[in-house]
Amino acid sequence: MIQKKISTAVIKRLPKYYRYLGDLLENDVVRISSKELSNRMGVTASQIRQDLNNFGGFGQQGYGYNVEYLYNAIGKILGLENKYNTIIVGAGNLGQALANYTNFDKRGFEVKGLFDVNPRLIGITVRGIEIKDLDEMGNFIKENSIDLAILTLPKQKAPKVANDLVSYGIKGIWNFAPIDLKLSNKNVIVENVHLLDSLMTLSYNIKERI
Amino acid sequence: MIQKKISTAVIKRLPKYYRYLGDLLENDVVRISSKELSNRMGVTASQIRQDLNNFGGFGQQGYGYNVEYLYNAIGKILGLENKYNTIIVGAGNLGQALANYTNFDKRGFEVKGLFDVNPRLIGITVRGIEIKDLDEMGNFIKENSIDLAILTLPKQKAPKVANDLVSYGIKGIWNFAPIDLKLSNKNVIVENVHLLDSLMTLSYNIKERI
DNA sequence: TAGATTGTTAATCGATTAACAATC
DNA sequence: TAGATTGTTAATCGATTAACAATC
Repeated sequence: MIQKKISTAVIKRLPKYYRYLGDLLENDVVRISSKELSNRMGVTASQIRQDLNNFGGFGQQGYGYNVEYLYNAIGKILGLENKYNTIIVGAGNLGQALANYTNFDKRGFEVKGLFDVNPRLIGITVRGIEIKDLDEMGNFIKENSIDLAILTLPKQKAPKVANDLVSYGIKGIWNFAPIDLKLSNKNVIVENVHLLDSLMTLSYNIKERI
Repeated sequence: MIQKKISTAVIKRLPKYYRYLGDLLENDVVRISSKELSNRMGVTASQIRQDLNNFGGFGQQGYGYNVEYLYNAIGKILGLENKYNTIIVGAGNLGQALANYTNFDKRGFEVKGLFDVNPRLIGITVRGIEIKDLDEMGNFIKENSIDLAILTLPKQKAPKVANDLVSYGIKGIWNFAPIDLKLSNKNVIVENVHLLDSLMTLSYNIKERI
């Protein structure tokens, strides 16, 4: 199948559609037009139709979109029908918080392991998962066919661990360390969550009002 | 002062410049050209110069940019010389993790209070701050001139609490609840961190490889 | 001075919006 | 059938990149 290249702008909007459609579904809304959805989401109807038509025609003239059908279709596009075996590397506050976040499980991201170097943390159990020594990570990844790693480490440690993860055959890294990881293998996908960047954007916008 | 409207694309890149310049500063790099910075950051030199010139001429022909000067200038643009009195609403795992995150303090975001409705959490101390009942939030905000609220609540509770925060005179909300807040007051700035959206983007990009 | 590199204008590229024929 | 709304092409808008004169 020849897949037309989808721009990242479009891809980044997909989870938002998915979220709104999920809410509609919870409220038993059966169908919705791009116009009505555009009102709720605060975007143009034109953009919604353009975005969706990158992936196929999900609607029907004169009717609109079936909410459940579109919700499932976008879920599939986002790869949410897959199960992702996940580990969390760095079991500090943030790592533990993410381990406890049940919303990830619901979408198929199952936390199988937690790793840290801190002897005080090793052996502690978070949500039924024992924190293990980082030394054991390589074997664990191979034995449990881990796909995904969540990196919640200090930035000094992140690059080395990231490259280790690559060599152990991980497919993707969800990175919370405040650094842009440069990986040796371009096939490994990195998604960065720069929390401080987001906070600074907020700071920029309110700075005149303080 | 008539301020030319700065696009959000530019604003969102500022923290990244700030981050890279901070790293250079740590490594005692005194000056840098847009070309060299573009290599490190993986963006075009042209974009760097365009972005910076939205705020003034920080460089010098034939020399480049003084790292420390530019770092401080961007910090100022981002409003990081301000102190922001901050509360965290929702003292679950994520709320507590953020309360413990010292990087925020370093940038002037000082956590003054923690609030929750869960009686099991109320009274517990996190990093020297006692978790208080949500009922006390209104008075606390006024008495401690709180500027900013971090929202780490379930999505069902977020809209009401957000509107309460607005009525108590908060200036900005850093929202971690998976919902787009619609506020009654347009002067209150909301910055959303949709963690699940970010994870789904990652999922999209690795889905073919699983 | 000569070389380097900025600030800034102009050109290009891509993303968003508008419009409308097709069709349910 | 008539009205509604899609899918899609065309027009517009804005952001990025290229180019280069100015100047350190």
